[in-house]
Amino acid sequence: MYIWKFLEHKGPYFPPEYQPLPDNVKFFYDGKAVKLSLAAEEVALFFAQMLDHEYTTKEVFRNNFLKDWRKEMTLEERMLITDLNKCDFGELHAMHKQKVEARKNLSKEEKQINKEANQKILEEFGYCMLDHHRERIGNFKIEPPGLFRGRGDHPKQGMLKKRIQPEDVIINCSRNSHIPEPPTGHKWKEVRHDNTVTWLASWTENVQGSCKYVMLNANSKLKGEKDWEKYEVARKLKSCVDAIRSQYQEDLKSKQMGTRQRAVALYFIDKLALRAGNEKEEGETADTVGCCSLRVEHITLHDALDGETCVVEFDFLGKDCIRYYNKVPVSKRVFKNLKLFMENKQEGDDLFDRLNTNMLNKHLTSLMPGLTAKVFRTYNASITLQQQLKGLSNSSDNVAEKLLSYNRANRAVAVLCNHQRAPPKTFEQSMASLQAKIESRKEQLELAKKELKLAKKEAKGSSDSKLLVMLEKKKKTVQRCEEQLLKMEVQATDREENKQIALSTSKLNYLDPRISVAWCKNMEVPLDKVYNKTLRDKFAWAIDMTEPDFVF
DNA sequence: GGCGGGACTTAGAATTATGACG
DNA sequence: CGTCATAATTCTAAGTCCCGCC
Repeated sequence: MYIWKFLEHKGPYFPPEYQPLPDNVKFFYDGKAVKLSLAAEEVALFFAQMLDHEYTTKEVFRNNFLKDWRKEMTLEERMLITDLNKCDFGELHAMHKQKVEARKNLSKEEKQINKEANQKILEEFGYCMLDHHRERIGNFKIEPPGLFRGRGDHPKQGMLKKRIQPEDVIINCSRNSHIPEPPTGHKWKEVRHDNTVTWLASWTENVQGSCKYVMLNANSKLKGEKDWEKYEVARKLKSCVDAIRSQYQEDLKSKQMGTRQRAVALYFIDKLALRAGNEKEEGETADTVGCCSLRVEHITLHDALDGETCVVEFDFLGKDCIRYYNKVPVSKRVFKNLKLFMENKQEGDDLFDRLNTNMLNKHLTSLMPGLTAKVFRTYNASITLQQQLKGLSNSSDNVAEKLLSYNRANRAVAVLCNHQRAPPKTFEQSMASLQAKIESRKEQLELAKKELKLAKKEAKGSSDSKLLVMLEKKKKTVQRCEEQLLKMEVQATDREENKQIALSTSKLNYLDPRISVAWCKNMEVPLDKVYNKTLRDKFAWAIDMTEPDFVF
């Protein structure tokens, strides 16, 4: 736990007040123009702004929205507006699109003015003093009101996320600091001085009833130290992972059903990098699971499949409703246990009915201080990167090839952790255009080669300096063409392999930065080819301390 | 143990900035 | 120099884990 001595800040930044619609923009109900009250109008605009989004076609979203919208209406409005299908938000939607367009078309000067205004806000609200250090705050802006966008089949999608007032906000700072002023005419909910926590402000969000926090940026000393600790714990696991693996292999044979379930779960967490899988409140969130919350319908057991025996087929939605699909051959012992766990159960029943994340983590902490389920993800991700980099990269490669190797190593981790993304909307198109470029470059290369041949012929036996210079020039052209072609082909491969895979999450959260920093040093690849500005800031601690011989 | 909630990390999507190219 | 694709950054939802209470 981090105990601070001094914390001072300006409080969170509030979003602008709602600006009422101009008189010429009208909302229609059942074909008739209706002037809405301010509160109802604001919420109507939230919906209108989202009309191009698939959300607004979903039954659950529409129902939740209408229900919450009606709560904001006057009695009169509520009497009238009962059917969302009779609502015409067309003019509101058009106005919104127009505004977006207008902002895009702002002149350079106007954009610059906006930028400077934002800079000023950042300067005033975006920093705090923590124990003599001026630190960037991560999210100093209060989340603006809007419609809740839950992921997947979220039962609360479309509900109104209410505007946060200063009266909802708890401020945390030093007793002897300059206490932040609430916006004029307002009061804070509370000002407290709790130096055992790291948040500067908090409020309760109305859709799920959970807390939201204003916290420091990832580049702060406090966050950096915590990050370093996280990787040190993962490195410690490296030294005892063999013993832990032997232990759970033994536990697969235990007389205790609970112990065997724990062993199988641990095997999944270790081998497949599954998340712990806490229990969730039914009906409050989308139906997603992790290891401990797997249900019998999420796995299928195959005695034999595709020439392999004892295959477990996983198919479930994990965090953020990302599908996990995998067919994994397992040992006979694991397989037999799974069969047993599935016996006499039906759809909806827990696979591990004698296990939860708390018990699992209690057990893990007893094996190694600080060890929890998620440490396995960090450990396996980092060790995989290190092994892959070792196997894939050659110091004789050029930078483009080295980077392809790095990305492939990174990709192996992303696949392990199941970090996916929606394929970019323009993917096919951009792939085709890159391919076209490659083709044209190939033609260019052929041409250059022909010319080189010709020049060679001409220069043969001749000592005419002009011809020799020409020859050299042609050689250079061919070489340059070849390099560019290779670079493009490498890029095409990289992009194709990356279609549905997100590298950023593992880079940001799972891969010990010292592995990457050391690799860059050893391979003589500039660090900024691998880490952008944000990452270099976040991992400043690693960049400072890492020697080329670092081993995770 | 079980649960409810607080504090923190991890996650993909959305938005904005950048820079390559015609 | 404007356009457009890509990269970087922001946003905030959705996890993990632990603690206090019973």
